[in-house]
Amino acid sequence: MSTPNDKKKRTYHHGDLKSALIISAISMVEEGGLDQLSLRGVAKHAGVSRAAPYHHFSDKRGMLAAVAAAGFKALATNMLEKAEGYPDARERLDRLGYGYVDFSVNRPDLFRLMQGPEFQQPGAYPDLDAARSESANSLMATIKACLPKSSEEDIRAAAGAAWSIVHGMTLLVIDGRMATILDIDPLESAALRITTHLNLFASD
Amino acid sequence: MSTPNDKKKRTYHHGDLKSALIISAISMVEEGGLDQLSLRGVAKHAGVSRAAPYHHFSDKRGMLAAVAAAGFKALATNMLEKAEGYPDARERLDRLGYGYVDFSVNRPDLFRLMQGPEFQQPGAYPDLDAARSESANSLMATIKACLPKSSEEDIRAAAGAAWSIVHGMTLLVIDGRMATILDIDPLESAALRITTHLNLFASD
DNA sequence: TGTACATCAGTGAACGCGCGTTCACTGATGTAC
DNA sequence: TGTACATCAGTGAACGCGCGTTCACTGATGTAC
Repeated sequence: MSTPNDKKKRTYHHGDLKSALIISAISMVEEGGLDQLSLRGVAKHAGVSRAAPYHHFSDKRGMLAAVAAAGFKALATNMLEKAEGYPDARERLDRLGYGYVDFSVNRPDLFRLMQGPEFQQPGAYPDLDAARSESANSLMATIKACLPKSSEEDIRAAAGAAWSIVHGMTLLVIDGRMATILDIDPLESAALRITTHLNLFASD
Repeated sequence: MSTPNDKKKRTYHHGDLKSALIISAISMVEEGGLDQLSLRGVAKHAGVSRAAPYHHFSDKRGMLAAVAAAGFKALATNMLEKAEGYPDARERLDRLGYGYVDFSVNRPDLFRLMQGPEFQQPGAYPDLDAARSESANSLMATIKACLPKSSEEDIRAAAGAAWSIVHGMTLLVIDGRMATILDIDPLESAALRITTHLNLFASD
């Protein structure tokens, strides 16, 4: 019936081990959290020796950066999906925000990896920088559409506020603290309820 | 002049090693970041053997929880200081927010420790829970003062939004990402500029 | 089409490291009488 | 006030662990002629 080497259909050369490692890392971080994520573990999960990843990444950090980049691409995709079909700029902004929160609540440990302080300085990982910009660009463009007559400076301040409220809400939800003051089920209503309190127009 | 044991004025029994360890941990996390913080290192920094901390904390996590609690107390203090002398509720709210950001920007690694996911579930460390509530209570009371006629539910939503915008701003600043879209020097103006965009009144 | 050879992408064993934690111990302190 | 003794809060050596990383190696693949 089944022979022992049935499961070893893989050839000696994997073919696309790099992608496989990233996928393994994502599924592992989502299972065990960031602290449990080791290069050895990822290699094992991908069915490969401890040393194999070094043919594709310079070191552990390099692999994590690639994982973070994949995460940012998925985040941008989710935001655009949630915003699809909402032409009104302000409505679209709130939907993008919901997409941001929704992604992170569903993949909190991946999100935390993406926010890791070691990946914040741009320049070290160009792919990561590019992936990160995707979501930021959607946000910025939509803010601009909301404030067609505002100065560049006011637009930047509004973007900072919008980003802050969504980013903060996200972290408070995934840390379980938002739930202590607000019903977050369904998340969609809760997210939109929060962004309702964002006033894009500076008032003072 | 100086004898070698001049530096060893300490008696065999330390007197208040628990506090000394917390203080050491805080200064170490602020120097080297959370990843570099080890129980052994803290003990060494406090001039005590590796095993000594176990007479005061159940394990490493227990010590970190005590550090986080100390951090939350300092956070609440800083918020109240910054808000002192601002009787107007809304103004006071914005000042509390500035106090929150200011604390975290000055002690980013301590703040990150305080936000650690392993300390989010209440119950495990009562002292930590209590310390954490201090700042939350200031915020909540001030929000209530801003919205004397609103329903409990609206107040909660407004609090969620206020907390979100301040928390998000904080993390974006300490991760260096806010600076990419906004001038954050001086921090006070930047913080107040952001909270200007918080609309406490639900609008729709 | 066949062969020699360079290169690529794996393997598996080993290295050294820092860490949390335990354990038997010992010096210092507090207390009962 | 003095003494015996329990308890407290240190010490230092050791344990085991998982980790990132390196290294010489080898099987598979691609290419020049």
